[in-house]
Amino acid sequence: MKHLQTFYLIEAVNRAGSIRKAAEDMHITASALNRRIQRFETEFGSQIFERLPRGVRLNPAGELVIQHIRGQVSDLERVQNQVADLSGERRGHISIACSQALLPYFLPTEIARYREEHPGVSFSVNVRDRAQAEKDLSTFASDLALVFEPVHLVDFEVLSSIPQPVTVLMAPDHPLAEKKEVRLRDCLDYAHILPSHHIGVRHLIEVAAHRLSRTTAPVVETDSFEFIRHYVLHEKCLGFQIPIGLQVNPAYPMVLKEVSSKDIPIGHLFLGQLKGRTLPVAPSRFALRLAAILEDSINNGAE
Amino acid sequence: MKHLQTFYLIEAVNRAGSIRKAAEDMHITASALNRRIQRFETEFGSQIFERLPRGVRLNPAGELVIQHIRGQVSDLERVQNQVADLSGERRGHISIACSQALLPYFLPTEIARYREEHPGVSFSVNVRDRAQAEKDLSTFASDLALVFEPVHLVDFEVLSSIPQPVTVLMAPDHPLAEKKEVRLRDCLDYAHILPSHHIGVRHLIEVAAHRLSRTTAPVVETDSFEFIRHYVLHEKCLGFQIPIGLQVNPAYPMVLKEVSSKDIPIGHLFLGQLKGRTLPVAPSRFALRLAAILEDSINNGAE
DNA sequence: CAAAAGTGATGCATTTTATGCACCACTCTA
DNA sequence: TAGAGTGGTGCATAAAATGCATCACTTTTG
Repeated sequence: MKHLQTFYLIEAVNRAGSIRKAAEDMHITASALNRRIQRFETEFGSQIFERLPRGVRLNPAGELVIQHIRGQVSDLERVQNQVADLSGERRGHISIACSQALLPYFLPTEIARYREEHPGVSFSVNVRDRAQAEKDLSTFASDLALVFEPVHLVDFEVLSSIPQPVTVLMAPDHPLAEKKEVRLRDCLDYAHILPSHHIGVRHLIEVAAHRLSRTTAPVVETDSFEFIRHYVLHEKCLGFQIPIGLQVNPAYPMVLKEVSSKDIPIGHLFLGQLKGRTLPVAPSRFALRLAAILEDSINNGAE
Repeated sequence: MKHLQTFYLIEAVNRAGSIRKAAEDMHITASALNRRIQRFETEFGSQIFERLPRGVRLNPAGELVIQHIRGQVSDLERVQNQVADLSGERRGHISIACSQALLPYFLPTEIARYREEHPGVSFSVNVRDRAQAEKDLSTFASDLALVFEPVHLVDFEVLSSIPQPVTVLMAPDHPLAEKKEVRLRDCLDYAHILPSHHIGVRHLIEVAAHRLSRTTAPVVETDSFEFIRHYVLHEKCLGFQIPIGLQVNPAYPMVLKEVSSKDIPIGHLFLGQLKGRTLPVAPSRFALRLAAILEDSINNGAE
């Protein structure tokens, strides 16, 4: 949209860190860009960039302005989608920041199913940890976030949540595979592979281990859930994940067991959006649908 | 702000109902205005006005757009106030839609007190019934609303509420003035003056009277609380209001008594804003303060 | 210490964009 | 049927944005 041009330019300057670089990016001359910034600042009534020897940087006022810009752009898109929605076919784009656990089964299934009904809707799926996910929401880079146990953050508005007990996975011939109830202390006695520290499951395990006065000693530490799922089939060791990312594939038999909730409190997976934001039509409908599906999965025990 | 010019023009066209009239209002030619509208519609991807023989009118898409416009304008003002707030003195404007009951004592007192601390903040105070108040909020004509017992409306977000029992007022020599507990049936036996039907207090009284299989028979019906307050001093009759608008003035002695809550359920006064809206700094702070004052008044039993 | 390579700012000619005027086609109203 | 509305459009003109060349300044580099 044309009238937002100045705003796009301000964003470009912010990204580039210098007026000249931004001018190049946006295919105009530095002089024109410089003057637009100055004109805006005059009109707005306050500087929004501080001029440094090596370029420019947003000042606090500028931070507020850029936040406003992002909201404005996103809201205009929302209106456009809503208008498109008036005239029949649903169109739009849905951007999701999510935990790895959703990648193998849950999101592919649900997105495909949604797109069958609404082929005009496209998706972005980005893997983010809980802090990054919140940042994505607040910069309007994502419409929805689907993350495990966020330390409840200020700008995150929970739309739905489902319990996800930490689950241990192992090869069928692992000694623990026969046990009825799996306790954390047993797990720690065996070789185990753990996700990196910034991942929610790891955090829960560490806290629980500490309470038992035990320490973890992972044979492998990785930030890839996919790696964990495959590794337990090679070396006789235990992996930890949440159920929504797990499904037994007959070709690669694997045993899944929830770790007793006496040891590790049941974690939750959260579907959320930026607090206070009015989502465009498509993301809003998709979110409602996801919430319904998640809540069903609690009752039906399936996922 | 310059980049919003097209939006202001769209609003003007909507107000005027015709491009030519709006052009006159905005001091440009109809041709220029017409082209701006067309350009916007092209860029936006959809018509926003339907062309009628006698002018133009917003279509559904246009309604959405104008809602967006109002939000954007208001949000930009919010940002500007926030920036002004960064540099020290609080400035800004607070627009309040309120019930009549707040006019004589509560709002004058609180606004004056607030302005003592923040002389840069100006106010608009508009008398509105609960439906009008909600409309004011949703068109961004008011930042805050302070109304009695709204039928809970969709766009109204309650920030605070306090109980306000329906109170009967009378001259000191009225027979009921000596009674310990005032019942509704007693009130209806005497001459009484009532607010108009669209006023919350009247609604509560009517419902309660109907439950007693009684009917009201006001000697005077008025939409002015001020009139009621003065009238009971002239003719021996009963008036009904809520406590926040009442205060005994020694010069005009008057007796106030709550109607038994066995007869009329205790109503509530609500402080609210448009749901989902981020208020500018000044209204937001003032709202917090009002909420605190209202809640104090519950505990201290004052006003 | 000086040269080089950055940076943002500015005056001036040029291009692009928006506006105003005159007029058309059309629809209701008197 | 004439008149007074309406929105839409071609064309000349006015206004605004842009590009170019250049300045003043700071940091980096040799």
